[in-house]
Order: sequence, then structure tokens, then C-alpha cells
Amino acid sequence: MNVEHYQAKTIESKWQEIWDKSDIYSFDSETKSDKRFYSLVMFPYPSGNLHMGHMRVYTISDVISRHKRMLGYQVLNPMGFDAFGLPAENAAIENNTHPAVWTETNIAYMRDQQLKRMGTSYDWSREVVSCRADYYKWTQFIFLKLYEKGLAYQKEAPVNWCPDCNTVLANEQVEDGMCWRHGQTPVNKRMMKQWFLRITDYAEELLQDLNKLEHWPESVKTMQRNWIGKSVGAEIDFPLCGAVRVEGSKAITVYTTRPDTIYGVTYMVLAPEHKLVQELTTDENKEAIKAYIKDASSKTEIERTAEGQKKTGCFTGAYCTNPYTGEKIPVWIADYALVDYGTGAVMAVPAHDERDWEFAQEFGLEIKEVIQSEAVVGEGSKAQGGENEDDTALQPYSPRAMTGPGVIINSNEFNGLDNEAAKSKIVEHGLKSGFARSTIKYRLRDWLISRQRYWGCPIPLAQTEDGELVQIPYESLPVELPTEIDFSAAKAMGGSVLENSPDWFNITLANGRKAKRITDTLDTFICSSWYFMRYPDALNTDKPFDKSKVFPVDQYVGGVEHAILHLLYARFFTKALRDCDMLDFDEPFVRLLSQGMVVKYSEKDGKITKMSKSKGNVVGTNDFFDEFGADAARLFILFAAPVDAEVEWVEEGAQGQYRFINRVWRLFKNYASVFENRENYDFADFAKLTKDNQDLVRALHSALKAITEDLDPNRNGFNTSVARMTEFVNAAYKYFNAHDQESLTAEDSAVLATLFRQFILLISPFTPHLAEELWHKYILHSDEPDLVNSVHRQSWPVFEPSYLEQNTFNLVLQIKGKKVDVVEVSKELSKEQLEGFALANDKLQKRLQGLEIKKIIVIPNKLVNVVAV
RNA sequence: GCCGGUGUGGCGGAAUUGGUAGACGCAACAGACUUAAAAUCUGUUGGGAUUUUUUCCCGUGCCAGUUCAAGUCUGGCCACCGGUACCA
Repeated sequence: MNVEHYQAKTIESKWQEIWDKSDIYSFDSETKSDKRFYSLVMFPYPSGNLHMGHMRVYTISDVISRHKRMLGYQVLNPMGFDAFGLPAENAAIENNTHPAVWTETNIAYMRDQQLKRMGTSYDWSREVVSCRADYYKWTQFIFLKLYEKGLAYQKEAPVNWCPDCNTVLANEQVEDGMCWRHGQTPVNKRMMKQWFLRITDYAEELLQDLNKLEHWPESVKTMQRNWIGKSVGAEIDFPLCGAVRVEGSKAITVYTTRPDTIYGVTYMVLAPEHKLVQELTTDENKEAIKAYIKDASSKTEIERTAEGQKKTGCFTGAYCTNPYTGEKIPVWIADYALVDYGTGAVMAVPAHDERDWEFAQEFGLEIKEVIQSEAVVGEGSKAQGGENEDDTALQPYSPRAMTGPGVIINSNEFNGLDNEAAKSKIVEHGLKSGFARSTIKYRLRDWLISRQRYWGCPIPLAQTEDGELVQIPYESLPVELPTEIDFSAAKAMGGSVLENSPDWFNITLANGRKAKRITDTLDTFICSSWYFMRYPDALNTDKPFDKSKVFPVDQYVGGVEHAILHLLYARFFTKALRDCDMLDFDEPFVRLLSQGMVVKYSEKDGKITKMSKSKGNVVGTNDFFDEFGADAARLFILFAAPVDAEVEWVEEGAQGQYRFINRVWRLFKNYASVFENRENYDFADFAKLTKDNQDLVRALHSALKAITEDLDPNRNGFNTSVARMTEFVNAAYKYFNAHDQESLTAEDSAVLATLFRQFILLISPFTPHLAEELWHKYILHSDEPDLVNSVHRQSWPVFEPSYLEQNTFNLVLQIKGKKVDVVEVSKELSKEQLEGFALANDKLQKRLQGLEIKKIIVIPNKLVNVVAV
């Protein structure tokens, strides 16, 4: 490395140490609400090593935080670690270190060797580490509050089991039938007694309040809406027929969104796990049904759906009655009916439902049409009715199920109705007769929160010998994890090693009764569902946080991979804790920014993919920092693409930003003398400056204006901000090539000193180290750090609009919208004058020869367009 | 299948309200400096034709349309990416 170059490593580590010892980035909790700004980034899992992919989110959030500080806000910009979870436990099993040791080692490295080296501006005094007892004590406290409120409960249910995690997973943690942590591992369904949170109680509010989140990306809101999956339909009771009698339940209740097809029901499908199956199956079908259920339960989600459209099922021998028609309907079981959606029973209408149609084809069941497509009615005539359905509705009737709109047929008194209108009429009829009611269902399921693992927050409950669940008293919290654990045994047994610690799980209650602690621990998403509430009141020893001190995050930055998981859970927690009287707001994150991934070419895959260890395309932070510095990495990551798009890490591109830093560095060095003895940075009347000086002032102020606008939270144009800085530096070099240091006049010096001072402020959120170094060296003239006057305590510079006003503009001359010439003209000219000026133009005249002018359009300050043929 | 999103030079991308397409960077090429190289500074760089310091044509995935004017608006295709998927 050339010694003439900017010594990034030395300079950066110098300032990092100085900032670290100061309180320059600390947040004052007493700040009034209109002067504070909560800037947050999703806290990381301490896996031990951050790469450029991680760096992106911290950089974006840091620029926002620093800029807000300069705008006069007290910024709460905290950091912590989402520190419970499987990798620590797996590492412990492999090399017999305790998960706590492994985790704390990683945290120390990531905090001190990586996050701080990125030039971030966190208030570390508020650090939150979810695996420490002083944090999970409050996770347990919150769990008990939810439990008391009836929001936490235990039930036997079919749950997702990941054989690699050796534990159950929530629905949200299953992706395409695979474990979210083990992309190659299919999860299987098991019946298990597990703990759940009643997130479904909040389904409607979670859905409705998405409309309040006007500063969230539309895509994330759409994903949440789809996940919640509200559907409006009806429940209809189909009484069982005489041959089979089931005590207590004389009917099968189905849920349907298509009550309009009720006359087309030709069979009934129950999920294999439906509770009526055993009872209503006739003796001669018992064997077959038993075999089918066994077969269905042994299949993974993947196997069930991998067979594509081929439907399987088994007849129970039982029949029920369609309450609308009195028809006798055969009852089948099939695994395409899901036990945990709706009522677990489906009224099958093969004529108008794809899946039912396939099933009916497979087993030769009756297909009865009850809706006639408009296509048939219309005979292909386009002038059919005033409906907005046009050509698409005129497709000939498909040999498969007809799922589109149409007119009701074969349905007694409902014949002739539009099928949409028929829905409510039919439900209304059933409601009067007592066998139907309109219902709303959600796709969202309750959140499964218990995990059969050691390294998680213990559930603060115990079970007495006679099965009663009791809370651990608040004053006894935290229930700490036992530390004497033999992890070598854990591998063999699978599941939670807590079951191996009788000293821990056998307890005696205050009243002398014996009890056993719950050995499951909490899903780590519980820990991350409230961590952002802890930061504003991080040192509270009486409760998780004081209601009066917590406030919603103003700007949250994180990856889209949490669009549903963390972001939905955190919203739910906020609402639930509000109902526990612990909070007084409804939504945790006012503004959300989902940054794109950082990708790189992977030799292994032969394509450009997300950075990951397994793809072998990870670029670590420290090697690059050592050579080119964090500021260069920050600039590149911000510059290479818009925030929400992918960034491809290209080493040459990142080095290009180091080149930029050097250009800035050299520029200041070349003009060092202008900063001598300068108390007051300002220059005389702009109008009286030389043209070169005016141009440079204009260059800075247009950059200032553009960057100020780019940093608006509705825009987040970090990439263009960097381009604007570069443009100013290019302009400054142009100036330098015309005016070297020796040739400067007093006016030139005043202009340069003023502009360069503002330029440092301008780049300070982006390149905090470079800015602080330049600030100290050239502005403060201080060899000693002076953090009272640090560049990071300065105000954001204000651009002066009058500097940008010019009395001329580039007039574009067009013929029929095609550019012919561009000429510089005065802004004073009237429309008529502009027109006259345009017509006098040689190029235009030449092109107009032989043409007849039809019309002339004059847009002031823009163009003249001559329409001629 | 359904729901989102994206298509602009060799590459990443810019163009905020329809009004000069290609800002800024990377890569490449050339000049200056140097014994030389690196570094640096300065240029050139969408494609094509041409009478080659000139003039013209084409050009924002494809096809139509609206408009004096379309990367931008409308309709229809195509491709890619992401989410979701037997949710009755």
C-alpha cells in the first residue's frame, strides 16, 4: 500500500477507540417525544462472524441514525444479540463447550471486532442479550402475563417436527415443507401436546392494522395479509344418516366459501384426523380406513404434495344428508382435507372445484353442475350483458371444474340467480332453518412456542404430581437454566437435555407440594418479539420496561426474510402487551425498510447467489477493512444498488469507493492552506464571485439539495447520494486543475474553505471516520480528539436555493417531439419570445424546409416543440 | 395455479411531476507524469451508417394504443426474481 494513500485502518481504528470511550452516541431517555427518534436494526444471531451481507443493514440504519442526529434529534440507536438458539447448542454438542461460553465469545467478537469496526453509532450501554438471565427473566415475566391473560395454552395437536432440530416448529418456520433452518430437511407431522400462543385471537386486528402502516413496504403487508388469510364463508351442518349413530354429534359441520354450490355437493370429505372418523366408519370399512390413516400420517408434507394432483382417499361407509336437498351423501376421508383448517370437513362439489373434480375423477364419483358459465349462456356474443367480464368469460366450457362466475342452475328456488348473489341467499335460508351460519376463517394458526431444546428461555411453569399447572411466582424469576449439563449425552438422546437434570426440574412449591418444571423452552422468536421494548428502558430492574418510557420504533431496518415471522410476532406481542396494560400503543414499527440481499458469484453453484457459507461466496468484513477501510465498504454497499434491490459484491467496485475516499483526502491536502487561520467560514456576496467560484458553490449546493432530498425517509436514495458526492468532488478537481493552491485569491480561499467544510458535514453520515479525521485536521486544527466539537455533533448543512438559481436554462428545440438542438437562453424570455427564438434557429429552420407548421408547443423553462408535417 | 416485483450500454445502475435517455461508478481504451511499472491527473466509451473534428438513422423486454411529446401512462404478450400453495 502506497504511503501517500489514506491510511484507512489506522485512522478508522483511532476514531473507533475514541468514540467508544465517549458517550457521543448515547441516548437521553428524558428527551421529549417530538425530539427523539428511535432507529433500529434487527438484532443479529451471534453466529460468530458477520459478512458484507450483514453489513448492509447496519450501514443503512447507521446513515439514517447519523443523519437524524444532525437534524437535531436525540437518536436512540441501540444494538443487541438474539442469543438463544440451536447453533450454540449444536456447537456445544460438537466440541463440548457450554452454549453460554460459545455465545458470549461470539458476541464479544462481533461487537468489538466487527460491528464497532463498521463505524456504527450504537448506544452500547443499552445492549440487550436475550440469553442472559437479566433479560430472559423478563421474557418469563411477559410469558406469565400472557398466560394469566389466557393467551398461552397447551394442547394436543398435529405439529411440525424437524428431525434435524430435534424439536417442533411453528407454521411460520416451515418453508415449502422444509425446516427454515435446514432447507433440505422435510418436516413431518406428529401429534404432540405443545404450548401455543393465541395469535389467532388477534387475526382480525393484525389484518386491519396493516392499513395503518402507511410507511411499510406494500410487499411485506401483502405477505402478511396472505399469511393471515381471511376468508368469508359459511358453516353448514350435514346430519348423519340413520345407519350410523354417533352420540352427541349428529351432524358433520363443513366450512365453505362457496355456499352457492350447495346443490352440487355429491360427497363429503373428512380429514383423516377428523374426530368423527372412528365413530362413523362402518365395520366393513374399518380395515381400509385404518390403513389409509396410517399411510397418510406417515407421509411428510412434501410426500403428500409431491404426488401432484393425484388424489387419494377412502370411503367410510357412512352417509350424511344435504340439508338443502335431502340427498344422501357418501362420506369419505382424504388427506387433501386438512384437519386444522375450517372444520376439518369439506363438502365436495366436483363440478365447481378443481380438487374435488380430481378426486371425483379418481374415484368415479358423481359430478353435478349447479352453475352455468356465462360463456355457455352468451354463445360467444360480446354484447352479452353489462358485466365487466369480457372475452375471458367467453371461453368454451372446460372439461374440468368450472370455478368462474355464472348463473345458478339445478338448485330449486335459487335457479337463475347470479352465483355471487346466491351465496348470501342460500346462507340466509340455512340460517332460518338452523343448519347454516355465515362464518369468517383465517389461515393463520396459533403460534407453537415450545421447543424440546436446552438453549432457550425456560417456561416459568411447573406441573404438580396430580397434573395441575402452576406458575413460578414472579419474585422467583428468573427460572435459570441449569449450567451443569452433559452435552455429550445430549447428542444421543435428542431433544431437551433438561430432562437429564432432575435436580433442576424437580421442585417443591411454597405449599410443600412436589412439582416438575416444564422442560421445554421457548421459541427464540419470543425473545425477539419484545427486545425493542427493552432498549428504551434497558436497565430497569423492576419490570421488563416502564410503560411511560417505551415508544414505537420510528425506523426499523431489516431483511424481508422476516416479513412474516418476526414482524408478525412482534406486532402480535405489541397488541397483547397493550391488553396486559404494559404498553399504550398498537403497532411497534412506524416505518419499515426492507433492504435487499448482498449477493456474489458462487463457484460452487456457478451463479450469483446470496452470501452464505455453504455457497462459499462469503466476503468477510475485516480483511477488506484492513486494506481499504469500513468507509469504503459502506460507500460501495450504499452506492451499488437502490436499498431494496440486490447488491452484487464486486471487489473492484468497492475499491473504486476507496479511490473516491483518496480523491477527497488528496483534495483537502492539496488545498490545506485555505483552512489556515480561518475563524469564520463564509464568503462574500455570491453574485460578485468569479464564474469558477460560482460554479463550485453551485456544485456543492446542488449536491446538498439532492442529498437532502435523497435522505428523505420516503425516498432513501443512498445510491444517488453517493453519486452526488462524487459529482462534487469531480467538480472540485476540475476547479483544482484550473486553480492550484499557489494561485488562489483571498476570495477563492474563502469559497473553498466554506464549501469544503460543508462537504465534510455532507459526507459524515456515510463515511464517519473520514469525516471526523478531516474535521479535526482541517476545521478544528486539533491533534487531540475534541468530541465536544465532533463532526458527528454538527448540524446538517442547509442548502441555499438562491445559489442554484440561474438566469439561463437549456432550451430544447424539438420537431414533432424529436430533439433537434439545445440552446442556452435567458429565463426572462416570454413564451412568444421563446417561440420566436426557436423558429430563428438554423438547425430547426433547415429541418423545417418543405414542412408545414401545424402547431407550436412552448413549455417555459423546458422546450419548444414544433409540430410540422 | 394465485399474489407481488423487475426488465435501460460490456457490467451495477441514474432519469423525483410524461419534456435533452444513459448521471455516478466498474471494466476497457488513450494521453500526461515516470528510466519503467504501479499510483495519480486528464480524456474517450449505447449501436449503426457516413462525405469521419460532419451529418443522419436506430435505441429503455415484445406488440399495440393515448399524447405535440412515452423508459415514465393504458391494454395485451414474453422473460426473470420473490412470496405462497390441496386453506374448501
